[in-house]
Formats: sequence, structure tokens, C-alpha cells
Amino acid sequence: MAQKPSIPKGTRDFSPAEMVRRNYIFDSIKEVFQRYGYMPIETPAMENLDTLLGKYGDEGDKLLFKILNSGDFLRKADESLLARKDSNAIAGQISEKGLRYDLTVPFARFVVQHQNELSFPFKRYQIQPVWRADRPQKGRYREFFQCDVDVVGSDSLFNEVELIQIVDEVFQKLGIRVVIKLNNRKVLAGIAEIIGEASRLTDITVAIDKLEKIGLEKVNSELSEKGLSDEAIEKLQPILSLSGSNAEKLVKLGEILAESEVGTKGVDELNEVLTIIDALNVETGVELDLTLARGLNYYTGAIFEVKAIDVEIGSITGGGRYDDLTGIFGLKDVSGVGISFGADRIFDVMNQLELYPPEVTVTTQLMFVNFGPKEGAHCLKLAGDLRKSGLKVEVYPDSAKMKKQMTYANKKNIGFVALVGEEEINNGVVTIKNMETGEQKSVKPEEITSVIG
RNA sequence: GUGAAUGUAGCUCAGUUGGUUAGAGCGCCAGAUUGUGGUUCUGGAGGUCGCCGGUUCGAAACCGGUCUUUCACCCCA
Repeated sequence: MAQKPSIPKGTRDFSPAEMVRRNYIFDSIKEVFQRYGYMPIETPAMENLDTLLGKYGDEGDKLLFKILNSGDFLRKADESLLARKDSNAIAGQISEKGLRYDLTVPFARFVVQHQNELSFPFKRYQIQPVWRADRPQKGRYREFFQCDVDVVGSDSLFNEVELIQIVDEVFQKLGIRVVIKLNNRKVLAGIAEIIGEASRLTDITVAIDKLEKIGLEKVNSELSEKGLSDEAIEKLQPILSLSGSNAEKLVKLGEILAESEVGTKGVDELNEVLTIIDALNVETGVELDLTLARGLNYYTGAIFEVKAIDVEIGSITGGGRYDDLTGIFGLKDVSGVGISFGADRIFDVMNQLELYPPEVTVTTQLMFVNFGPKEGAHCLKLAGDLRKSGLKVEVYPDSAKMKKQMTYANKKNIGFVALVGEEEINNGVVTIKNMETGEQKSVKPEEITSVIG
């Protein structure tokens, strides 16, 4: 056999059947976004590398796909670096573009670049693929879609509330049962401060983020490995084992963090968001989760994560507030908050749970069988009229054998087939066959809509 | 990036201690049925056993490398 063609590791093709399902997800999400006044934007697949580098931590930098410069780039590169075969050092000389890693950083770049054309608060959504040079795994791809909604230029916690409402509406609409986990970076910073390890915030958050997965003991040993004092770990224990309702946790947390200014601010923010949410008709459970840390280190306030209740797949949506993302690009004091729906994981969840409404998979409603050039032309006319009245109609292009045409209709899951041969044309009728029941009847063209409807 | 498993027909998978011509089910194509699919019956096509190299008289099977997919870790949607 000839070498079969293939696609890069961690990427996927999508068949028509998959695309109608994916589009259903995208359309549902978009509709909710628009209902809240968010407007779409798009940014290029590739960004300048200096826009991307340093925004996602060291780990993130490693996962960036870099694009080779055009032309004879090696000639211009530093000879000594080439000789040393230091890939990382050379990369900077032979590559100045990279594929976007997420939609938030390109968005921040967009806001700064177009600041004079935008009116703030600026609410946008963006649905595009992103790329990560990660090793593929369950629910992890190298190319995947994110559906981002962000508001920049407003400090109000109403935005956090609104994002929670959006999450609630999207997943209710899709029929996925989820729980929204909520935390606040300021609280985490306060905790680090109280236990006397303010500088170790990242290590602490990365470790406690794993609490649910690996358990308290392993978290403690990881913290100790990272060099945290036994005393600090000891002080952390009551915080890690906080339990009770959101309100109860907040009261206890408020006491623990009373000495910390940031910590108290974080508790107040959480309080306010949860209080407003309680008064609204949000069906989805919102759970205060102190172990929720999230990797992206540009978050400064609220952090969210959404988990599917019925499928084990990691988080399907996540986000948070970032006070100074545009600062790195030269625009100070613009706070933003946003979330990102992981379309591919949502797709996996929807597939596993078979949550698609039946009408989503309906494509063509009626197919005309082709009996020959003359009959076919007659059908083309009828089909055109039916399309004008909103039906999805196709005419089989070749006058192939009946069996072949019927098989085609059957495989494509077409509900009705129209048979229009010489006899029907002479009598001014159309024979409509219901492909599910097998029953068929002759009707006048103007009656077709009601037979199919 | 680290550790492990996997790869045989379009798909899902058999294939004995290394032994002659590599199988099944589903799907595909054709016929039974020249204006009737989805059911049934009959026949047919389709494989350099992921790729490269090695061991052997002989390799789908054993060994090495490489790629793919999957799982765990790191990290993450």
C-alpha cells in the first residue's frame, strides 16, 4: 500500500456528522454571548513571538509552536550559537512568529493596539483555535478551540457575576450538568502572607491545586519538597481542611486572613459575588473552592473553573480576573475579566452523554430522485420553490440506478424522497416517500411542505 | 520534557512454541429485485501485518531504531 497520508500528532479532522454537532455547540455558546452584549472579534493564528513569550510562565513558553522565518534564515543566525547546537538560543534568531497559545493574550494585544477605537468597558467574544505543543492525552489536543468572553475596562464585580450567569445559561442550554468552582487569587496571596511565605505563592498554589487529586498528605510532602517550612505547612492545614457552606467557609476564612490586607480584600470580593449570585436565578451550583489555583499567573482576582458532573475530563471552562494584562503591552490600569469555554472538551462530553437534540443531525429534508435529464430539470424547478419556502432540499445529480439513489438518501438520513418520473409530470403530481415508515403518496407540489412538515 | 503500553482489510479485532496460500464480523461493490433504501440470500473486491534495519533455512510473531495512537507524570481547555 502506498504511504497513507496523515495529520500532525494531536490534531483531528472533523467529518460532516461531527461538524454539525460542533456547530451546534458553537452556535449555542455564541447565542448566549450575544444576549449579554458581547461582540465578536478575530485575531491572526500567528502572533509575533515577543507578544507570546513570557506570558504563560516557563512551562508555557516551552509549549509554544514557533514558526520558522522565511528565506535563508540560517545564514543570518549567530555562528557560535549554531555550533553549540543550543536549540533554545537559536530559536530566537530563526523564528520571530508563533501560533497563538490562547485567546486572552492576543486579545490584550488587540485592546492595546486598538485602544483609541474601542469604547470601554469593551465586551468581546472570540471563537478560534489555539495551539499547544503539548503531548496529547485524553481531552488534550495540540490544536483545539477556545470560546472566550472577556470584559476589559471595568473593575465592577458585576462582570464576574455576569460571567457566572453566562456559564449557567450555556451549560443549561447544552444540557450538561456542571459545578462552578470559584476562588480568588487575593485570598491565595493572603494565605501565603499569613503563613509567612508570601514569595512562594506560585509553588503553594500549584501544590494545593492538586488536593482533590492526590490528597492532603501528598500535597504537604510536595510543599515541603518545594522548601516550605514545617511551620508554614502547619499553619496551612486549617485552611486546606475548611468545610461547610460557602458562607461558613467565608466567615472562617475572614477570621484567618484578618491580618492580611489582600486576603481580606479577596474574602470581601468573594462575599460580594456570592451574595449577588444568591439573589439571582442561577441554577448551577457555585462552590467556593480554596484549592482552585489555575496555572495562568496573570490572574489577580476571581478565578473560575467549571467541571462536568457526569464525565471525568478535567475542567471544561475556566477563567478569571487579570488586573494588568494590558500593562505588559503598555496600557496601564485596564482591568479585565474573562472565561474560556473549552469547545473540544465540551464536544467530548456531549458525545459521551449523547446530549444532542435530534433535530441537530437533520440535514437534507427532502431528496428528489433523478430519473433522467428531462425529469431532473423538472425537479430542479420544484426543488427551487421548496427551498424558497425554507426546506432543505437536494436533487440527486446523476440519473443513477434507483437503488443507488435510495441508498444515498438512506445513508444521509434524509427523511423524505420525492419520485417524479414521466407519469408524475404528466399528472402534475409528486410521489413522496417517507423513508422511515416506507409509506408513500402522490401529492400536488404545493402540498409537499405540509406532508414533510 | 519523563515513564509505559499499542499498531494486522475502510472499521472493530482473531492469528497457537517462529513453519507452506494471514482470518472473522461489520462496511464496501455486484446480483437476486431494468421506478424503491433500511430486512434477507448469493457472489466479489480489498492486506509488502505502521515504517526501517537485524537475528533465522524461514518473521505478522523475536531484537533494535523510528513514527502513530493511548495512558500516567509535569503542566493544562
